[in-house]
Amino acid sequence: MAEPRALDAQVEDRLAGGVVEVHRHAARQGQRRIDDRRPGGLREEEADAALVGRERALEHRPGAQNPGEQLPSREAGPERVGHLHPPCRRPAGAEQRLLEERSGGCAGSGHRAACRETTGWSTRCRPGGDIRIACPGPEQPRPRTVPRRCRFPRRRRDGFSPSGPRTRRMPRYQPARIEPKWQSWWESHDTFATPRLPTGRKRYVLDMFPYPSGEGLHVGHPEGYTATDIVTRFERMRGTAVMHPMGFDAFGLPAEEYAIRTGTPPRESTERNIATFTRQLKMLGFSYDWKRVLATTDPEYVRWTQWIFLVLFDTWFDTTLQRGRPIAELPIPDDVAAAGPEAVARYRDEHRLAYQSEAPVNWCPALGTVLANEEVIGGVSERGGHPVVRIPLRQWMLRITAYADRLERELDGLDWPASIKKLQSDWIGRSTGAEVDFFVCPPGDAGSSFAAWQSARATAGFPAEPGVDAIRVYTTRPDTLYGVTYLVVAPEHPLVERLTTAAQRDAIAAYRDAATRKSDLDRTDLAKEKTGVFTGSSCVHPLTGRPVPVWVADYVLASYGTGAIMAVPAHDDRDWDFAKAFGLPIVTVVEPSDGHGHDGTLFTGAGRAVASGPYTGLETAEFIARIGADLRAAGIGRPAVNYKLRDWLFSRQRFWGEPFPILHEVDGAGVPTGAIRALDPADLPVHLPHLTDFKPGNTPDPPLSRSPADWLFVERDGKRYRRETNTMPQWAGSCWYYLRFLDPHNTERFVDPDVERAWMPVDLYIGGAEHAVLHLLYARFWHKVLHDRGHVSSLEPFHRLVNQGMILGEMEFTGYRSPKGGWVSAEKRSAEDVGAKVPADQVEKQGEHFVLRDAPKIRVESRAYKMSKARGNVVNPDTVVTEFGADSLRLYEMFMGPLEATKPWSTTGVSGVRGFLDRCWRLVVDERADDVTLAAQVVDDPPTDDQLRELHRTVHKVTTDIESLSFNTAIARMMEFVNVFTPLDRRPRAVLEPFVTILAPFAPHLAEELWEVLGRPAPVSTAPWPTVVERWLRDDTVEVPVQVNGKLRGRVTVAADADPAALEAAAQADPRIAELLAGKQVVKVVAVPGRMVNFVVR
RNA sequence: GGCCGAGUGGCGAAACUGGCAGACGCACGGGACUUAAAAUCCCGUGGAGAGCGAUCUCCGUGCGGGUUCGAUCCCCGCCUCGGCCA
Repeated sequence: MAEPRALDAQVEDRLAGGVVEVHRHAARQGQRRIDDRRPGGLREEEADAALVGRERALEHRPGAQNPGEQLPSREAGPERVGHLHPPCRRPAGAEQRLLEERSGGCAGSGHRAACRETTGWSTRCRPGGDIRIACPGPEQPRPRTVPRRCRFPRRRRDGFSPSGPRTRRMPRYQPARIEPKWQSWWESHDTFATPRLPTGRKRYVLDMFPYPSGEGLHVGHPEGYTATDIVTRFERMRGTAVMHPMGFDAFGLPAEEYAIRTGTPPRESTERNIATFTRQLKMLGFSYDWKRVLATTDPEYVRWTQWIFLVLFDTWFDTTLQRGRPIAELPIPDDVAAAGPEAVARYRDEHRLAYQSEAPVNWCPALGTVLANEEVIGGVSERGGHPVVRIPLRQWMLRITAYADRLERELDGLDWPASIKKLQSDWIGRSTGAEVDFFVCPPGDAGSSFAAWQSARATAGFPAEPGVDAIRVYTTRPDTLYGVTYLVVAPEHPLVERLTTAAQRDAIAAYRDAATRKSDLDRTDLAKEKTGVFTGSSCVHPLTGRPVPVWVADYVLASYGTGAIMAVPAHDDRDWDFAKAFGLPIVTVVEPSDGHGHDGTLFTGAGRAVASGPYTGLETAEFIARIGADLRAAGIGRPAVNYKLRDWLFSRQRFWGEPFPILHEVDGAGVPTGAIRALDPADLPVHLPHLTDFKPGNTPDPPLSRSPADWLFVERDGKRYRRETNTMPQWAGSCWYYLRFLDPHNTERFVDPDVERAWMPVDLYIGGAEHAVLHLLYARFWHKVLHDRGHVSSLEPFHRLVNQGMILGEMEFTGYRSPKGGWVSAEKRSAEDVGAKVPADQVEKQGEHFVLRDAPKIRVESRAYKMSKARGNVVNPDTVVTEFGADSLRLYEMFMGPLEATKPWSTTGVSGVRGFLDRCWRLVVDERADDVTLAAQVVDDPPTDDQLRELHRTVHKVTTDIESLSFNTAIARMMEFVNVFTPLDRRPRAVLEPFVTILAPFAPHLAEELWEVLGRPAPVSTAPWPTVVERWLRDDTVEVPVQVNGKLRGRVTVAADADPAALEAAAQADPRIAELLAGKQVVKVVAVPGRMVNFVVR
């Protein structure tokens, strides 16, 4: 983590960093422009300008003490100016803007003014030197020199005003100076330190912590972070105790892959990335309590992650009480107890929330690694296209399914977007139906054994496991039982071997082999053609006694339900497709209730049963209830609930993750005995061993299995153990970080219970929607387990959730050219046409679409794209801060639009809010003085009523808008305020001071500086929020619209509290309205006090 | 294919969840200041039309219907775009 540095060093850094960035940025822009020429046909001059722009930018390297001074020596001759200056009105592209910034932003250091079409002249001058006016065109090649001194000082937008003999220091708004200044002030004064326990009202406001990638911060990050920062600064100013921490989700694949590529230990690169992120976050002035910062990779953090795993390991789920309990309290059935301590241990292991199982994984031999489902596409790896096979591998699983019901029900009380709740609920995917057992006939046996099975079941009841002589299916539609024409079992189903007849053996083996190469995604894809193979065997329909053929098909997943289904092709899409493909019979057993005959076609809705024995005629719902009871009575089925949610595959064959605190007992030869043992909490953390080789091997063995023996093998109580060599997935660390923030340095516990009780739950949680399902579900699950085991008081971790929208790149116009040459209209384009970016000034709107200005028949696409390196539209926060300042970046991101909306970036938009901050500055500071002094317009006059009205309305709007997270309109209101006060020659301090305080959450650095200029004691960040005086919000009179037949026909001014009768009278008194009403019959008058009057006339 | 969301000026957007459509910002145009440019400040800016003029008229919130005195907002049916899942 970065050390707080001295102010000067920070300024130096920013300067240097900025210049480097600018040069890169300009160079890249130049490059892209040139690339664009080929397909897009840019004008040659533009590319030239960009090229020269690059040269220019390169002149200013870090270390140049005074960038402005360098220019005159290299000043281009007038011819060059002319050459540079093409036909005019080049769009103010980023490179040009940057160029202006670097070169001084004004006359005096080589600024080229925008050329005017009308005159064709451009000008430039030297600081304090001659003014030259150069002509761009070849028709007037000679420059004219005006022998006069330029009296304008050099100025730069970023606020640096290099002092020199001929320039004067100007107290402009200089974010580069004031931002680091206040950041270190806050840091050294612990301005945002959070007390251990809150007093009074508390708010826990949390950002989803970032993964510290090597790319550094993205402009998407500051969006949510600024929103929470505004809320927390606002709450602090209102006297609320605020918890607002930040940390890093630092385990994960990219660091590990980087390690494999470069040989750098992941911890090193991770620490470097964290340092970068920290620097960038601090640069933006967020009011985090940095003393609470943590990374999931910190050994002390890992220790408690491992400790929570032990809690999961020590817990079983009591389905009756619907809660997790200590494993010691698990009732042991007598037969298990009788079988001895090993059987008891095994029984316990089977019931833990953390358990081991053989789960099929996507193993890619070529890459030597296990892949996630989404990394496998069409049976081959996404990267490299190598074959992937599904192999069973011993894995750690977390029994999240035990909590499925609670995870769904307890969503109710949460203040989350409905769409996210629905997503979670769909993911859990609760369905109700029934389990039914189908008796498997021994070969050659007709019916006698079925009868025996039936009567045995009738006496014994429905068993917990179906046994080897039955296939258990799960169905959501037990009412279609009479329509079953075949059964399908998953290729991995345990009974496949037994069911397969000799004749089918080869076909089945081949099919099962092929199925291991497909991912679940490929298998369940509805669009795919159904495949399958007959096993040769049949089972017996439990109600009709008729034989039902059993097929193997991969559209049935072993992991869903029971891994087998009863196929009812007449009433299920996938069964329908399958039956059609293989010519299997289709039997209709449900008809629509409205009586319309329905035969031989697919019908998946609810209706009335037909051809269903004693149940014929029943409505679907009643049928399901009845048959559930009947099946249970007969011992061949029962009503059942099923979830789409699977148990959580919790182990990874990776290096860069938390090691499991688990030991496997080994015998003398080092072979595991199957017994496992949890580490004692006192032995935590288990550190990662020092490995030089992180590469995956030829087998799915994790890298940790190649650890040195002194790490790998341990002895406890005289027995030898081998450590678990899988590691935890990245989700683990993010499951509980919000708890550790509350008490990050506690060495005794993961969080002090008093502290947890005082701060939890998180009152506001802001982050991207990409975590809508997994992270939030996993964290809720852990939290519930911790709650059940008495470690936390709250039932849910995150009370209010808000998803910030994505920030896209700048709007782009894309035109298409055919390979033969020539433009192709966007709606007619074909695959081989090439898209090229078209500059905005070559495009115009025509009706619904944009077209090329020079060829209006050619439509171009206009849209903003996701930021990506490939597209080259990534905006770097460092660049924005260097160019405009952190306050501008913050404010712009909030001003773009609603927090939750997807919105395109716009550089001119940033300069727009920068303009607002400049005006705020000038509202208070005298720009013409040599030092930063109060503007003469700021006076001690008592404010007028109108001024107070303006102030209180602004405060009120900003207050309510922050509460509703409508930052864009809050900023708009402050802009209105500034627009009102800017023209005034006398600006009462009593109005400006409250304004500066409400500006503080949005633009904290500027606000602190203005506060200081106003002579108030720092910091404004903890100044009390202004109180709104109700009477300044009320109007004495209001202007209401008057409509006639719904059309606006006039306005009348009435007392604010005028009743409908008074409104109507006032409206009728208006001459224009009276005229319109004359001779008409007024049918009805609608008068809404304070709103409007409408006369309905005939 | 399913689910969710969104379509309002040249652009980003606003509009108390039925009541003056387009606040605020960008961009653009005009003006003031300047020898000139930049910066700053002021004015204008949805479209079409009428008038010397303050003004006035008509059209306008993706498309087609509906409810209502009144619809950007509610209902029905479409179209387009985006996101997530399959």
